[in-house]
Amino acid sequence: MNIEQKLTGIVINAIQNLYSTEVTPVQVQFQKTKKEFEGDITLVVFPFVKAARKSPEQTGQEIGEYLQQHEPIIKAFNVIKGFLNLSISSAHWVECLNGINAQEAFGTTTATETSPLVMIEYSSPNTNKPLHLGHVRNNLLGFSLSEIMKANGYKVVKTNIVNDRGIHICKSMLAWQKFGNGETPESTGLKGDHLVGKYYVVFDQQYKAEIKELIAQGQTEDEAKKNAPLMLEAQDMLRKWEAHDPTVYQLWQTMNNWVYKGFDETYKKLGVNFDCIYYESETYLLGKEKVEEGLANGVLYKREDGSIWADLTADGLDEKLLLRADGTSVYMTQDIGTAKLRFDHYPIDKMIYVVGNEQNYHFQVLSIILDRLGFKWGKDLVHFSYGMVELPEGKMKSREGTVVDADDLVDEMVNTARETSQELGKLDGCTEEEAQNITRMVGLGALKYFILKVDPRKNMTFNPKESIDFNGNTGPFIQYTHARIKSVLRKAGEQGITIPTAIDTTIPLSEKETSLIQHIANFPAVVKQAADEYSPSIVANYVYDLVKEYNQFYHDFSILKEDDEAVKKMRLLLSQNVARVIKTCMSLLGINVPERM
RNA sequence: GGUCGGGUAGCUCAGCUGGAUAGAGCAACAGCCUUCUAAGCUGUGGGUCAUGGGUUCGAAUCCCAUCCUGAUCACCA
Repeated sequence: MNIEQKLTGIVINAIQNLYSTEVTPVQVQFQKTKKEFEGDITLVVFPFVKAARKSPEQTGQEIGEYLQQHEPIIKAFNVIKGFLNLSISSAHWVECLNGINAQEAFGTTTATETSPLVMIEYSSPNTNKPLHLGHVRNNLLGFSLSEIMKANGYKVVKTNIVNDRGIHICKSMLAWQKFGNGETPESTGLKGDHLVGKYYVVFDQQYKAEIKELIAQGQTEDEAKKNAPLMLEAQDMLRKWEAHDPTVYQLWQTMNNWVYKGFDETYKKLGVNFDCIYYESETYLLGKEKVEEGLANGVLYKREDGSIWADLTADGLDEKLLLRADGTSVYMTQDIGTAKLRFDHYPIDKMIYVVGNEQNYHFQVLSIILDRLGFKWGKDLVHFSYGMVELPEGKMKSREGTVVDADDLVDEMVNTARETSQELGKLDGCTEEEAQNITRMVGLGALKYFILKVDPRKNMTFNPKESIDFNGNTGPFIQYTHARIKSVLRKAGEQGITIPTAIDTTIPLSEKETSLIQHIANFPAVVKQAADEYSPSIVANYVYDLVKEYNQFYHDFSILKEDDEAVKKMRLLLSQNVARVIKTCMSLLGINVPERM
């Protein structure tokens, strides 16, 4: 039980005894005391003023007196306007620290046999181009969210649906076939996904040239787009693929395998992974069955032309096509098929789709349809919707090649980290292997933190040249603080100091120390909130505040040079636990922290 | 036009389940390394919290209207 819960009960009693009024825990609001005022924790008195029929100051005074009489850990209080500031005894905070230290996995819960299973879909790339900055946000959010759900005691299955078929895939295949001269990743030295992406751009260029030509010949733009020979060929190729034409199918397999190899490298570089991967080519036909089942149940209806629809007007939405008149499926049908396959494989209690906010409507519809088709988690499926990443020049467009490539970005980050580290002399005395480890951690840490600290819902701008900093509210700053603490702990070890598992409650604490303990004591609530609100940024902002506070403490107080042995050990124990919380927070964000940097 | 987001310092962002004088970082300027890692710490300047109204003891936060901005409203995925 934390201090706020403990005090809430006493406040309820106080109001009951003093003013004979029942209050609910919701009315009892605590906040951390502002630094300008004396105290650790503050009760907002206003909600009780009416019942007291007294001024806020007087009410606060009376409640304060009652609390002090009935709760020994309150050593003093003061009232300013309607705020009752309570000073809590050092002994309580020391006990609190001891309690935290005793917990093996402080702040996190481990899943058990009976824990609910949540499946999280993220990444969802197309196999016609390499991953870019937008995918990076997706991957980082998906991975972090998975870690956060795990920390809250869920069983988590990370999944990826690869969009490996369709007209857009055929475009890069066709362009390669016509203009590729047999190039391969081996012959060009290009990563497979980059090679394929190159031909996706080639297709677009050639296609545009054809359109221009046809318009010059007198066709309208719409006609030209439809009649361009390349487009007709691509459509023909898609038909052949669906008919399993051996040549096309083999080309498809070859090129997709190049891409997968490239993706694997990128995922590895980003430090994300999946427990199971689904391919659209395997699921896109499966939705049909479920749709027909829905038709038989009367949940869906058939039009005269034979197409099948869902009527969502009762939910305030439109009607939605699920099967074309010729029996072929659409995007929604595929998602139904994928859902069915997944549900066959796993006992899913909760499904989270990490997909950009441009698909809000799609998921609103999917949720209703899955629910009607009998998926028990359909209604409550979570579309973890995040905003776009924009460049200073505006939006990124794959076809036009104006994207920030994921591989380039990571490489650039790591290189910058290397340069900065060298300038600061941080790598002196490191082996090359250590140096690589550190710069990789720092470069990636900077990138990941930069992206994850922003509220996922918001669009964000990313300036490749200026966005990444290593000072201030950044990943490296947090990593640095961790490394600093570890350095102190190492030195303590070298001096033969053992850090106790618990310290004496009679040790006096400074304001900064109580504040730090209060801060880390709040960590479990942050972990829970991050899951409730699906927001890694909550963890990021929390750990930043903690680190900022620790650095002030580090600056103002000596640890190893402290004369009083007991105080020294208390500070070591405190530092050790701060480091632990930092490390856990960062791991929830998918960021590693170095022992030294 | 309908629906759903977003609008807070020059820039990037916190704060939004109503609480004290709206916070950080970057950028600018001024300090702090013979003392545990200066990727740090301290200070200065910088705000009509888009606008107008409402609810309230109290509004950046809740409600209404307006403006700006993004997404979406395909027999594309």
